[in-house]
Amino acid sequence: MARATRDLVGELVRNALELAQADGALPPIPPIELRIERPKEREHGDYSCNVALRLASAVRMPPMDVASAIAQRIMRTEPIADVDVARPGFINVTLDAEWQRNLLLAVIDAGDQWGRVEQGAGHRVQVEFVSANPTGPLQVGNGRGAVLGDALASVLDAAGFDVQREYYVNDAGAQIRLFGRTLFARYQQQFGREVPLPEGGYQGAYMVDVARQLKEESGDRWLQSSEDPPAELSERGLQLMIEQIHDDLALLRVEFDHWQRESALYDGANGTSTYDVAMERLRGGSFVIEKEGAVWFRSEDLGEDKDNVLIRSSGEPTYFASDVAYHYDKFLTREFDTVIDVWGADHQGHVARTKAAVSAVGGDGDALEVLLYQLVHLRRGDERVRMSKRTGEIVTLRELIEEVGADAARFFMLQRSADAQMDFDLAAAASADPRQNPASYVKYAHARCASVLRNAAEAGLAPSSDHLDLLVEEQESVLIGEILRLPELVADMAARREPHHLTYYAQSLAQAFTQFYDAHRIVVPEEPEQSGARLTLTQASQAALAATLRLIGVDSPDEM
RNA sequence: CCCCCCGUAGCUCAACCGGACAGAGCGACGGACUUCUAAUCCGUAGGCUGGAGGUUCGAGUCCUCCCGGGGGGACCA
Repeated sequence: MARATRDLVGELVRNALELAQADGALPPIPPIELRIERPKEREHGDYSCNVALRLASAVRMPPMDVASAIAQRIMRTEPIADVDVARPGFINVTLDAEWQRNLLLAVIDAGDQWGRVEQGAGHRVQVEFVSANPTGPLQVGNGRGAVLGDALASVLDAAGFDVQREYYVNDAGAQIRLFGRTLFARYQQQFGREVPLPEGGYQGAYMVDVARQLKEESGDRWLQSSEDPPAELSERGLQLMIEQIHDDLALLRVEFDHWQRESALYDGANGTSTYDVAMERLRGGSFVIEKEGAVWFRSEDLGEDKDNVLIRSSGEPTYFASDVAYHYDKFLTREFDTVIDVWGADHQGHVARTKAAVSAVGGDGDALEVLLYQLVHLRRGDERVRMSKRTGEIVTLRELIEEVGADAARFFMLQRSADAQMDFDLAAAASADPRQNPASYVKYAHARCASVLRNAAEAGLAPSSDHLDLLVEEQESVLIGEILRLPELVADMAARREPHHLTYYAQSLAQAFTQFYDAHRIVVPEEPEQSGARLTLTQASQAALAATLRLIGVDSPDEM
């Protein structure tokens, strides 16, 4: 669908507003942004507009009069059947029921692609998410970023944006050297040597597993190495960690278009690497100052609280410096129109300086958006689950997925807005009972659609669009309304970067179908015309459910 | 001391960049199965939206202050 119904309504209201000014019913006024909303109460129509209330003081007229002047001039054509003016000054629009019913065929045509809009056409967006250090397995918290970023990317894609999903691999710097040295120690231990872990080394048992795997792959080839760590061993260990991260994410059904290595920013002859070019940009723009033996980014000049170190007095670049180079690469080299970085809330302090850096290297700081998500706490029923390795409780993302499954993990992770802390209830998520687990409830509704359609086929009944006018029951029109509002929901979620609405929509859509199913019999051989219409509605429901579940990243089973 | 997020029903959370009567799920209580999946549905109870001011025709939403919870404020990432 190229245009959401709401946009069609908005255009007709705008035309009416302009007409009212043209014929003198309203005084000339500067252009105003029209917002068409969906009223909570059904008796207020399908859409409402508050433009009259917002204009009233500017045009010095009572809001009800303004509303009437506009409402009278709204053309009663295609999507609009009726227009009312209500109490304070709302303009309420009722859609043409037949027009809505006919849209069900477009829904069925679209299938699980229903809901697509074109608002983002021609706009290139990168969503970078997870990007956890490859020095250890993904934790539960990374799962939230993974689900959030992936669902946001799906929503943006559905809204017509050209989206790239990216994982930034921090494979350079001090923590990687420490990773290599830890691994080397574990590797030597595999051969019975008593080698201590380096100071502050990675304690996790996974390092032992990686060391064992290296021994199995390559035997003792690095045992006599004089390097600490041997470069090959370090790189191979890193590869294995990245593969593990990749596999964990695949379990969650998260796939990236591009894995960007931090080390690649330093590739190239002297002065030609991305890093060198970006730093040269900063210097050229006088954004750099040397003091106390280090090189600093003059963030203070850009409104920051303090300057930030780019190059330590040791000569080694900071994480921030490679981040500057990385964002230079995103905006100036790869030329994304918008970049959305999904970060944990503990990185909140980096937002302002990174935006400042984007501007400083010649990009638009506002084109970098950072989506911060708050912490995840686990609980199992009423019991808090401590995420500590010592207690042997669940810690890693993989353990979480193994306990509750990818569907529940994704649905639950997406159920809260990013800026709210989350209590993740393992007991509820692990339950297959739809009363505990909304993901099951929605999947069940989809399976039920499939089941009804199977039964109909056996009974010799098929969906038909010949008598859609028979869809007049309350539950039927509510369900139609739910199905048809997905495109504008996609548009809103994309614009606001808020994919969590998907889970609420999914539940309300599933509920609308289930209520319809409960109240009316769909397959009635004695009533082929009505059955045909209801089967069409069932088919459209199935398509809308599948489309929604696809965006959330949850399976749409045909039976349960 | 400064910055960011949160505070909404017993619990976990929504509320469409200020809108009409603050909504779901779970939990509690009470109903509905000779018919397409009862893995369901219907009903009841439950709220001064942490507090106090302010802006507005209108505030859970915006502003100020306070209280409470969480997260930041390194030549760590």
